[in-house]
Amino acid sequence: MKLTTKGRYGLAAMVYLARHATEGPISLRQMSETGIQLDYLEQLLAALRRGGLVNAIRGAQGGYQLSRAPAEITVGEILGATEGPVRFCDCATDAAACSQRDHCDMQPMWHYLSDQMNDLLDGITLEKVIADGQRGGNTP
Amino acid sequence: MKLTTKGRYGLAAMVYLARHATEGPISLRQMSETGIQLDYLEQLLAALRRGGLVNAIRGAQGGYQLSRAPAEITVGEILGATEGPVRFCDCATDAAACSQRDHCDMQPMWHYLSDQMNDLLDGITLEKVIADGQRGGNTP
DNA sequence: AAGATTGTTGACATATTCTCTCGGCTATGA
DNA sequence: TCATAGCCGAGAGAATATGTCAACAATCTT
Repeated sequence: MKLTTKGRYGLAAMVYLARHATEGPISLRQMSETGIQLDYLEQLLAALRRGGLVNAIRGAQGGYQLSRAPAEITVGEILGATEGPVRFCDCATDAAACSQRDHCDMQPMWHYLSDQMNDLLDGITLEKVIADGQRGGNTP
Repeated sequence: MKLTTKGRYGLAAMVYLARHATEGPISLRQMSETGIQLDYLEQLLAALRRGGLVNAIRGAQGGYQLSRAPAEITVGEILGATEGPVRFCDCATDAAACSQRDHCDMQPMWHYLSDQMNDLLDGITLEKVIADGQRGGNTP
């Protein structure tokens, strides 16, 4: 029950893009100053682009930009794009995937938990992450 | 962002124990009728015992029983015992673990998310899982 | 037009973690 | 005393995560 680096670095990259939003396209090379390997950033940004969260500009002086305002991008979207759909088990969204073993008294609960989880993640915007990060606390 | 089989099977085992609570100690052999391998159940139940969620009775006619009523055992405790503490990243509970890379504007958010998550999981009792499972829906 | 810059893609290597499996041990009841 | 059960640690094989790399395509600058 821990995120992978893909999710964490992906979110870190989005925070970086938001903070440098006024500087035009940000290249992977520049983003790598965060400490994330350049070659790995390639994969992360490709996933974020496929998720429609960033726009890519190719060629010299190119780079990446957020496709929407930070207030319109949620943590749930970012994690979804980088880690795949957030769910506790396959039963939650696909009852057919429910193996004999799980005996699925639990299916309704998995479904409920996944819903609550997604509501939670979709309730946090990139803008809020940054605001709370700067203040060092969380707004209620 | 998916549970491992340890968490899912562990919960399934707890549901099984709750359903057979009146039959005295339940052996691993009997539990294996759920389809979970006997040798794997050993590990799962050992973890649940260390977490204080089940009592073991050794020797012939021995087996396992819930240590408390199903209404007093939460999904959060079960997943905590089998999967380890539920947290999104180490930053959430241990600020020192926060690497340079994460740049931790995100630390307050991880902390907030972990708290919400744990509240959610601790709000669901084993009793409720079973009740909803039988009814085929979730009580609100 | 040429060359430098930057994103795009797919394949691969290594490390880590998961998912069991096994063997030997200890405790208890018949 | 023996059969039944739990207890423990080690380890095998598979799957997944975490990068690395190389060749390619698009765009800008000169």
